Amino acid sequence: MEKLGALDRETIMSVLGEGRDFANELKRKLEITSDSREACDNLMENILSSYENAIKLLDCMGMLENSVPSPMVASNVSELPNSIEPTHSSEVSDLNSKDQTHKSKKRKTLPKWSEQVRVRSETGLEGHLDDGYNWRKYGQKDILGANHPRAYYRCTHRTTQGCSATKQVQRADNDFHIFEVIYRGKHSCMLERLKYNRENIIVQKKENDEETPITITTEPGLKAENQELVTNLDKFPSFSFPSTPIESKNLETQFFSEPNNFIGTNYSSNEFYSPATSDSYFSLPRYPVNDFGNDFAEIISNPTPYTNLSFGDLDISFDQFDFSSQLLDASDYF
DNA sequence: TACATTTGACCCGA
DNA sequence: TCGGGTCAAATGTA
Repeated sequence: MEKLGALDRETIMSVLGEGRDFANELKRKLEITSDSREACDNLMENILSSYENAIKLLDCMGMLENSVPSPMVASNVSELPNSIEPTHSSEVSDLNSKDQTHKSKKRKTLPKWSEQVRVRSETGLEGHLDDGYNWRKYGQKDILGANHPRAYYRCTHRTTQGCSATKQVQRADNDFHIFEVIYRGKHSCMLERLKYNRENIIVQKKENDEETPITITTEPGLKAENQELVTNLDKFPSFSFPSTPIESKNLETQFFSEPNNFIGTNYSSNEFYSPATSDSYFSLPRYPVNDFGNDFAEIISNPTPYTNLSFGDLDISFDQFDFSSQLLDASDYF
């Protein structure tokens, strides 16, 4: 598996920096207008955030290359969904706080970080974005002042491996294409993740040996077209479909059990999938960082979920890099 | 039969 | 006291 050379990295960072500058300029120009000001601001922040994180990722990759390469193929980054549009990361609170084993209904004070996930309904399936974990729904609540209920999920391996990770999924009030996903706690169910990573290594190595370029073009700030993704699915091993795909089911019934909460959109027939389970098509994995320095912590807390970038002929697959061993403290899992 | 989801009740923290 | 997070029995599904 090849890593990017220093020259390539500089080129990429140069291009990204240029894009960031353009976005900044656009932001300045947009300050003149008043229509949908807030939406424009949010969009611009997202664009800038994406560029910043991409640059930091590349920068950190440079540091990784000079440090300890890991045999584990990147799952953390590669699993970052590219068919979703996280609008921004809202918070990271106390990532260093200790996990608690919840033996009662006592409210947890686990590390918490959230995502806002935008989905698109008009183009249908946008690719499998399994975050590598299996989630099991354990509750749903109507939230005061919210139009949509909040669904609660915990790691399937909670009983078998004591994994304390949970997440909450709630549809945004003002835009039903946006879901807020709040993650809590770190996964301790590492065995499955290692297995997942090994499978990626094997498949990717095979692909590389055949000199087949692993390329997927998901432009920052833009949405990958469905057809494009389907095409790339054939050659991009990190994308996979669940063995038992959810078909012809109303998204609402998969997501929230209260059908009236959906606003006039037909989500039947494979349009997209629940972000909540292991069959997620737009769930966002976020991995707490303990010992990797501020840069990476910032990246993780302020995610750029684009697995791959494309600049004309320059296609980069982040899947070629290994972050998992750097992001995750092995002692947390064994 | 095993596992996942639903849902009302319970419990805790603000 | 109330809202939110979790439990656990009932129910659904493969």
